[in-house]
Amino acid sequence: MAILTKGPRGTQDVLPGESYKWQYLEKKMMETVKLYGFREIRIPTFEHTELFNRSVGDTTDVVQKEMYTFEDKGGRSITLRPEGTAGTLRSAIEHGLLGDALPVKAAYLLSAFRYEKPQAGRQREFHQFGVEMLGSAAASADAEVIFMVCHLFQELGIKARLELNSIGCPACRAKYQEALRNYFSARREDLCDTCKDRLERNPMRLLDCKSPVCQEIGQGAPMMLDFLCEECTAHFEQVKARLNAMEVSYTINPRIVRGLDYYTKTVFEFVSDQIGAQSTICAGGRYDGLIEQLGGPALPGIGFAMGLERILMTMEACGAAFPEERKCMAYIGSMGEAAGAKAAQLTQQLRKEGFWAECDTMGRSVKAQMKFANKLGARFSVILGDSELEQGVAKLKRMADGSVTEFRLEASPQEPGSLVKVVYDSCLEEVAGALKTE
RNA sequence: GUGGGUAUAGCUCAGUUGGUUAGAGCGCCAGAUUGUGGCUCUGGAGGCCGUCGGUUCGAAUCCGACUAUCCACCCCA
Repeated sequence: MAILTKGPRGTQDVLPGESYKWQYLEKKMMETVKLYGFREIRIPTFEHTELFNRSVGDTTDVVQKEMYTFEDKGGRSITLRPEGTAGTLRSAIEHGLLGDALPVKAAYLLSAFRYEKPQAGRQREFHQFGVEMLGSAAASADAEVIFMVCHLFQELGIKARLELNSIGCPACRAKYQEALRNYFSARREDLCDTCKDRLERNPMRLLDCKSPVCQEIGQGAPMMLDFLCEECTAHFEQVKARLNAMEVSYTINPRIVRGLDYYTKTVFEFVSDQIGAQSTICAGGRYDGLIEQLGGPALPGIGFAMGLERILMTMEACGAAFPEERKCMAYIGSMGEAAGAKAAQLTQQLRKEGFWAECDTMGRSVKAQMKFANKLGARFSVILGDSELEQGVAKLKRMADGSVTEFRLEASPQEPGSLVKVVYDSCLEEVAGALKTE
């Protein structure tokens, strides 16, 4: 029973009373990145499982235990996307976008799926906004992408701190991982169980461990930044210099280790301290080997993703303003069948002009219709009855002050004295009134 | 996957040491002279007290399991 009336665990409904916030957010995001040349890409909800194994990484938690994977009726292994980068790159490669002038800039707004235990800021179906900038290896690309996030957050009224790190290229990272293994092996027995395991597979994750013992041991661990090769060091310095030049404030956090395998060099997180434990609201970085690894040309790339649910939570916590929803323009009430038909016709005239108009579809009394009009926040109302039909004239009432203006029922919308014209004039009056007191 | 909290009306919550027909506020519906909203007043609808089992003469109340939900770990956006 309850299975019919309750959504699956970790899913969320956005109800009619809330959706305007999402619409505002999504619009703002796409509009802002458009100023930087990013255009929307739309990709499938599911992909071949292998795509995520190869890009996100076989050893990651996301691939190992969080993916919604199933076999379709054709025997293919299919996975609901756990993130947006893999599908976006696959699409860019498949359709030869990388043969065009570089860089390729794509932005997406999508839902993603991860089988995790839900908590604040974490659900099984969640929504991401992200961008991918493909083809540039220059530090200026890193800086542009990061700056764009700052720009967007400013637009949205969000405060978050930026944390930055470099995890090097495969060459210098290998040396670093070796050094880490040596360091932690000395105290192997004191590490927590998961970290003992990590020691072999992905020693960098030990730095991320929250267990007090591991953290304490990690205090003296070698730092990636000390192992960066010449090229990676230079790149990181340039990124920082660019950010400084653009007056972006950030802190270097040598402990940022992304959980997805494809990252190289620059990695960053935007963190909010107002929304609980799941505090990363935007994360991204460079992935220079990934396109080639997926069968494309040897081109570098950089991108980020942000969780819409977390962004919304942060906005609410920051007291960010959402534009008010547009209210109903006019309610055309009626009593009796003939008047009801006329009301529907007038309502339709207003709608064709682009106004939200309503008439009775519930068979309510006039009083109840007025109450409903009030609830809708209708700016104007009309009541049609037999006498209005006989005289061919009705009154448009401005709900705010009760003032009325007559209009002719049979006038065509373009004619002076028609409902449409009278509504237009009344709006103009209001605007003029609001302006002249200044 | 691990831990802790919670589960009563559409929403937010009361509910005395177990004791008859389970309450409030908001919301919804209908009235307060005949065809006009907001404020006020009156009335009404709406609950298998998360599910199953146990203790008891008697359970919303005590116990257990399950489920859901929230928070945290983990992981990540």
